[in-house]
Amino acid sequence: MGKRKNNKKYHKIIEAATKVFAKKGFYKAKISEIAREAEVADGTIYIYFENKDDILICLFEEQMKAVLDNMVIRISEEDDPVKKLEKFALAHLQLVEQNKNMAEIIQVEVRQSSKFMKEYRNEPFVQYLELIADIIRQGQKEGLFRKEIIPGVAKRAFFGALDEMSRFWVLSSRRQYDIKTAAQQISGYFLDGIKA
Amino acid sequence: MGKRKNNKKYHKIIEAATKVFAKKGFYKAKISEIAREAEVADGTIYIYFENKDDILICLFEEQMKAVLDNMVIRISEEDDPVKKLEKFALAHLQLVEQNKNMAEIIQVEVRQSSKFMKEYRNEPFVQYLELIADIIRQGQKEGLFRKEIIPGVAKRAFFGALDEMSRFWVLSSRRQYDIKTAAQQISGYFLDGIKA
Amino acid sequence: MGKRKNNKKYHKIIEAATKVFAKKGFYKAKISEIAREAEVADGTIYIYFENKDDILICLFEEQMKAVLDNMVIRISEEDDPVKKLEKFALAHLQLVEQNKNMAEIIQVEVRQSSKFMKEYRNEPFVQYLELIADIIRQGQKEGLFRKEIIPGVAKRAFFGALDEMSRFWVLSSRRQYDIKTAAQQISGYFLDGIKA
Amino acid sequence: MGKRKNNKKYHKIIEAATKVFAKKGFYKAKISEIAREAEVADGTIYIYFENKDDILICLFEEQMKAVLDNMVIRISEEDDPVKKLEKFALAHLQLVEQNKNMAEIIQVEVRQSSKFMKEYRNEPFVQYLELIADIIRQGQKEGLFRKEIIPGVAKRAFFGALDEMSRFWVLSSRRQYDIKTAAQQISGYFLDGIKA
DNA sequence: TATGAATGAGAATTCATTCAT
DNA sequence: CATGAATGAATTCTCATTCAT
Repeated sequence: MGKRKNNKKYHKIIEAATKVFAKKGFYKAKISEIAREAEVADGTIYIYFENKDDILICLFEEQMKAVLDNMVIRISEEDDPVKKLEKFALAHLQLVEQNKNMAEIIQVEVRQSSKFMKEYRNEPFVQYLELIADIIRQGQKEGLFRKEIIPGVAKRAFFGALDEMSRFWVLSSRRQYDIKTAAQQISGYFLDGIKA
Repeated sequence: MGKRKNNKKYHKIIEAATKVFAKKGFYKAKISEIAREAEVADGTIYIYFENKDDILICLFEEQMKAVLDNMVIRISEEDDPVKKLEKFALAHLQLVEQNKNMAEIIQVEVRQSSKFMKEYRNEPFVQYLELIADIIRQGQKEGLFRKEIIPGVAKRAFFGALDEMSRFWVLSSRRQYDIKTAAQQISGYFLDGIKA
Repeated sequence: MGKRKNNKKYHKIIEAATKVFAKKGFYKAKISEIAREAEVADGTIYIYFENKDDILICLFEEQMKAVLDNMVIRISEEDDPVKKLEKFALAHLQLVEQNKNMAEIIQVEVRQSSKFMKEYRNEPFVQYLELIADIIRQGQKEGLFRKEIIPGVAKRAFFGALDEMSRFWVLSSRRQYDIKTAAQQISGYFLDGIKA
Repeated sequence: MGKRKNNKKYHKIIEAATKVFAKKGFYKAKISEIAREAEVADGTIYIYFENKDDILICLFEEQMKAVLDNMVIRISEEDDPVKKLEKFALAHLQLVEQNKNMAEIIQVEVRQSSKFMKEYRNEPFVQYLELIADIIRQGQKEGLFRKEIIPGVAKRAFFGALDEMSRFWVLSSRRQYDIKTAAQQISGYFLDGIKA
């Protein structure tokens, strides 16, 4: 199974599934449609994935890992926690913008999926959130953010704010506000709210 | 169809569906399980609802309206927009706490829903969000909040922050922070962030 | 599930399955063919049976119980263990003759099935064999059969002899010897062989 | 195709198939599992065998021929038909003991086989049975066995008795009686039963 | 109204077999 | 000869919905 991840077809299927899940939703998506989209036979999918659920799980792991790595690089370009959070907000919304399909799946299907795969911990997502908590802790250490801010609450508040914004974009398919404006607004009042 | 809404069985089914959708998710929920939970026959459900989708739609309308009315009353008890937002945060998290099933459905299924019922506007939810925007506009009028805050962005940021917090509660089933603490934190830095 | 066994459709399906399993064998038998034969929808089968395996199991239980009851009555008509065994042989071959489908399934599928349902004890079959052992024990008590005969071995030898004979009939579909002749031959030398 | 039978891989596959068919049954056995067991690629099997059915047929031919040859030698060591039958019983049960896998396949799959390969005559098995008939005929000629015994019935009765005994061993995996005891019992009362 | 047995279209999954390498 | 990835036909089983009672 290990070497399969380097396989060209594996990625073709992941890509196809991303497209189809985004368009139809996980349940309405048919294996045969993913197969057609990926230009493979139905049975080929079962060489690379255990079952339909497994496609969704792998798709997350794969894509969230990429998103995570990307974000780690982006925020490491800044030293100042304030700048880091501003960058995070902008980068997050840009990622959503650039990869609507994936964003839509995360928005809709990650939540749904937690229902049918209770056991799935969604580790990359947890790590993604933890990036925010780390920045906040750094800021508190440097005396930039108030000590009484609970990073575990604040990380969710910040992510939730960005996420709700992008959900709006993803689902409404029209963008009323410019990305930079939205990012500045959100990180803006979040920062004002936690600054010392 | 009109008089059906006053029927006892109608509400029994709504209640049963709320429980079952929350536990299994919309797709995994079986009509027969809802029927069993509601103590009616499978066929009876089709007297009160058009189909499975319709149950979910009615459930939203019904329950969100109640949530909405409740919230309108709660925030009308305050005059100060700042107080109103603090109240909103607390009330929202308390509602989630008191009605985990409904909260879980909103968390998961409202998002899903836009997929399988493209036409459904989810009006009550939109109105719920608009409550926040109204408070912000009032605050701006009164000179309490900064003029450059975009209510359409801020309402989502605020709701998203609360929502992400409650998703954590709903899905993790353990509460690490006290409700009041979480509400204060979230409304706290949001308010600091938008204050003039 | 209990009341289902009294249902008309339940028996229609059992009957249809008996016919189809006998004709095609368990694995080659299609649920849809059983459904067609029983004049019900495919789905209806799953109201009365858990799955394909369950049909086979129920079919055994149902039919073997009938065979068992029938045989108990037949041999209770005789007192003499010798006569009982003669009757058993004749009755067994007659039953096979009268119910070729069922006999074929027992011949072929009971064995096969023990593979995919290792856990299945096939209780009625065990009881059927035990009828023979009981007669032998009775004969030994009465001094008619030799003491050194092991009932656990002899019951299998006797049943095996009859069974191999009927397998031949069932599978070859032509009967070279008259039933009574065959029964007499088999019980004949078996009896001579165990007599004191 | 002729030279293939001398090939090392051909026999490796036969052996592997014997093991897998015995464990899983013909239908549940997967070509890929046989291939893995034989340490060859799936496709290699199709160089040596036409298809899955062909593996089973060849396996019979191959193994039954060995069993048959073995048995012919064993019983030719005796002149007396009585001794021959005693030897047959003992040798049969010993063969079963020594080659449980093959015995299990004969038990289960030979019966099955007539279903999925109607055309297949199972010649070696027929010959194996005929060995018994030949001994009986010889005994009748020598005046040792009663004239009215029908060899065609008796051969089945004798084989059936042994077979049912070994089925018990094969499937129950525990041996309650010593082989010699069982063989003596069965040939014992069979012989007493047919003796003049 | 209420019932719940029956329906049957629809989907996921399996696996013998092929064939390009 | 040998390989094993790819195929896709075939089959079981599910479940929303209907309708005779």
